[in-house]
Amino acid sequence: MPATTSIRDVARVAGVSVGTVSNVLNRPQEVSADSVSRVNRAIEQLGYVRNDAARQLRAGVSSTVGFVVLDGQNPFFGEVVRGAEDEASRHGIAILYGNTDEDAAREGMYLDLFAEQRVRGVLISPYGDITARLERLRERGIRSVLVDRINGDGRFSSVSVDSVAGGRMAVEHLIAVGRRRIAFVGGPFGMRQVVDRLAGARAAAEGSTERVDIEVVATGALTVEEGVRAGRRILERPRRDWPDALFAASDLLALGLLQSLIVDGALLVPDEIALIGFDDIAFAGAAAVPLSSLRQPSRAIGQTALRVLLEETADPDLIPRRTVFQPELVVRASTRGR
Amino acid sequence: MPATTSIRDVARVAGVSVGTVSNVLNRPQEVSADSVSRVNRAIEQLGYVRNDAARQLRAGVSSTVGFVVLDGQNPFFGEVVRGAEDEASRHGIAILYGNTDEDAAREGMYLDLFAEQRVRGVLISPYGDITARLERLRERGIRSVLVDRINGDGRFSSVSVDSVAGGRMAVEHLIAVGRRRIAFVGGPFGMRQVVDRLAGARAAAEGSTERVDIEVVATGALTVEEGVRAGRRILERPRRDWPDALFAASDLLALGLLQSLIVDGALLVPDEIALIGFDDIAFAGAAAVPLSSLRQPSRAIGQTALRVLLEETADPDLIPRRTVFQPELVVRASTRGR
DNA sequence: CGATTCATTTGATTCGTTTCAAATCGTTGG
DNA sequence: CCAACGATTTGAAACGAATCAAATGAATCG
Repeated sequence: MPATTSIRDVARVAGVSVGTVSNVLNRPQEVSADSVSRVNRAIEQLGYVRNDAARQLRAGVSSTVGFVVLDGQNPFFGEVVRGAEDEASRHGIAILYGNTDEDAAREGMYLDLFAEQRVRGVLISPYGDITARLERLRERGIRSVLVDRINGDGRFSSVSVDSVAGGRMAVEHLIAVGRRRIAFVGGPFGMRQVVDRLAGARAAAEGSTERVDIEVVATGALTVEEGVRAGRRILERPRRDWPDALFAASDLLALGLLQSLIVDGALLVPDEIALIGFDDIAFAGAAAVPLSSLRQPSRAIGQTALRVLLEETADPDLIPRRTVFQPELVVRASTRGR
Repeated sequence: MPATTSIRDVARVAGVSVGTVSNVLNRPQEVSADSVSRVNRAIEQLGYVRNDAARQLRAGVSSTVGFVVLDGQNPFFGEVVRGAEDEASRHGIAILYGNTDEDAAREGMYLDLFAEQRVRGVLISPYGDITARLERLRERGIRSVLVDRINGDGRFSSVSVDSVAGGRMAVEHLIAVGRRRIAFVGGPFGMRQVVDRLAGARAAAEGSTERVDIEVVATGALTVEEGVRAGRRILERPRRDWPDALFAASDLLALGLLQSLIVDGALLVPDEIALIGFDDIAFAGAAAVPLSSLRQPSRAIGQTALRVLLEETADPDLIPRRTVFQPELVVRASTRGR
C-alpha cells in the first residue's frame, strides 16, 4: 500500500491548517511569507504531490484537454499535435490523445472517454459528422475547436488553412516556371480540402494570361500508395500526352508520384515533369528530389487551436470564431525550371 | 452553469439507491435485471455521464496512462504510440501524451504532471537518466515500462528490439547481394541502439567467409539532415574509394543519404551503392527508391508495453521483465543486386 | 486603553463516486 | 408458522482538495 500523503499531512507537518496549505498551492500571494516557506518545506520533506482528481472534483476544473486526430500517421497532424502540446504544457495542461484512423466508432469512443474525464475542452479533426455529439458535449460545458476543418454553420470555432489560396499559389508558381499542361492529383472529392485546392488551381489557370490546362487525376485517398498508382496511370499514356507539371493535393500523394516517376534509374522530376505538393511535411524536403510544397503552419495551427479553446473555456460567452491561416509557397528542387 | 447530473439524480429517477446505481455501473451481474433496466433507462433519460475524477478519487484507480516519447516527429514512435493507444482503448483507458523532443526539463515536467494525475502507469522512451525519478514514481505506486530502451540494472520492465541481431541481418543481407565495402552510417555513439547495430554489423562481417570491410561514418544524430551531410562527405571522395553499400542506423538517416546520392538526375542507388536503413518507417517503402530496412514491430512494441504495464499494475508483486523483439529484414529496391 | 480596520488563518462543508456493514425481502426447510 | 438463508438493496462514510464564512491577531487611531 503506497502511503499516499495528503494535504492534511502537509498541514500537520507545517503546523498550519489545510486551508493555508491549499492557499499556498493556489494563491501564494495571499499567504504570509513565513507560512509559504514552512508549507513548501513540508511539501518537500514529505514528497507531497497534489491529487488532481480531488482538485478537479472540488474545483470543477480539469487540467487535461482531449485531442482527437483522424490520421495520426500523417506527419502533418503530428506537427499540429506538437504545437498544441507545446502550448498546453505552458499552462500545465496535459493532452489526452486519441487517434481515430478514420473510424467513426473510435471517434465516438474517444468523445465518450473525454466526457467522463470532464476534460477542459476538445480539439478535433473530425472524421464523421459529429456536430450533434459536439453539441451535447457543449451542453455539458465542454467546448470544442475544430482543427483543419471548418464547420458549416459556424457553431464551433475552427482553425484551418486557406486551401483555395494554396491551390492558386501552387498553380501560379507552376505557370511562372513555364508549365502549361498541369494535372491536379487528388481525391476523394468529398474532402473539403481537396475541392478547395482544385478550385484554387482552376482560378489560377483562368487568371493567367497564358493558356493553361488543368486536368484532374482522381485518387481514392491522400496516401503514398494512391500517389504511386496515379503516377503509373499517367506514365502509361504516350509520352506526348504527359502533363508537364503535377499538383498533388497532399505531400503524401506527391511522394508517391515521385516514386513512380523514375524511368530507368533516372528521375523525370523536375526536368520532364514538375511536381508540387501540399502541407510541407518534414519528409517533403527530405525526398530524393526535395519537394516544393505549400506549407501549412502546422505548429501554429495546433498552438492557436489550443489557445482559442482555453479562451473559450475561460469565457463561455465568447462566440465561436474562425481562424484561417495562409499557406506559404516553399520552392524546392521539384519545380525547378528547365 | 451546465446542470451536471450525478449518480444521485439517476438514483432518484430510477427509484433506487445510489449504491444500486453504482453497482449497475460496476458489477451489473450482482444486480437484479429489473434494477439494471430501470437504472439504464434513467441514465439514458438524464444523459448521465460518470465523473471519472470522483471515481478515481474514491476507487483510487485511474483510467489514464502516460506516454512520454522522446521524438514525436519520428514516425517510428508514432507507430508505437498507435499500438499502445489501440490496446489502451480496448481497456477503456486513455493516453496522456507527452513529447519531450530530447529535452530533459520537458521530460521531468511530464513526469510531474503524470504524478499529479495519478496515472495508472507510465510508458516512456527516456532521454535523460531518469531512473531516480521513475523510482520515486514507483514508491507512489506508479509503475513504468521503458520503451525501445533497456534499463541497465533491470529495475524496470522494458520492451525493445534486438539491435545487434538487426545489425547482423542488415550486413549479412548486403553481403548476400554481393557487396563487400560497407559503410555503417550512424551516431551519436552514446545511443545504445547505434552501438548495438554497429556491433551486429561487425559480427556479420567477421562471420563471413569473404573479406568484408566495415567503415564507420559517424553522424551527430539520427536525422535526415545528418544523412544528407554524411552522403555528401562520402561523394566527395574519389569514386574508387566509395563504399558499395551503406547501412544506415535509422531510416531517417537513410532517406537523407538517398537524397544526397543523386548525380546529374540519376540515382546511384542501388546500382552503384546499395542502401539499407533501420526501423522500416512508413516512408521507407515510399521513398523514390523504396528502401530496404529492418522492420521493428512498432505497433507490437507499443501494444506489448501497455500490456506489460497493465499486468504490473494489476499485480504489483510482479518482477520487472524484458521483452525483446526480433527485427525483420525487409528487402526493397534499394539493395537490389547489380 | 479600547475600538476599528485590515491581513491572515482556520476548519467545517462540499464535490460525485465507491464501498461495505447492515437492513430488507422472499424462500425454503423443519 | 418460525427460523435461517441467500440475494438484493440501502445509505452513511470515506477519498483529498477547494472554498468561504468566521475567527484570530496585529496595527492604527482617537
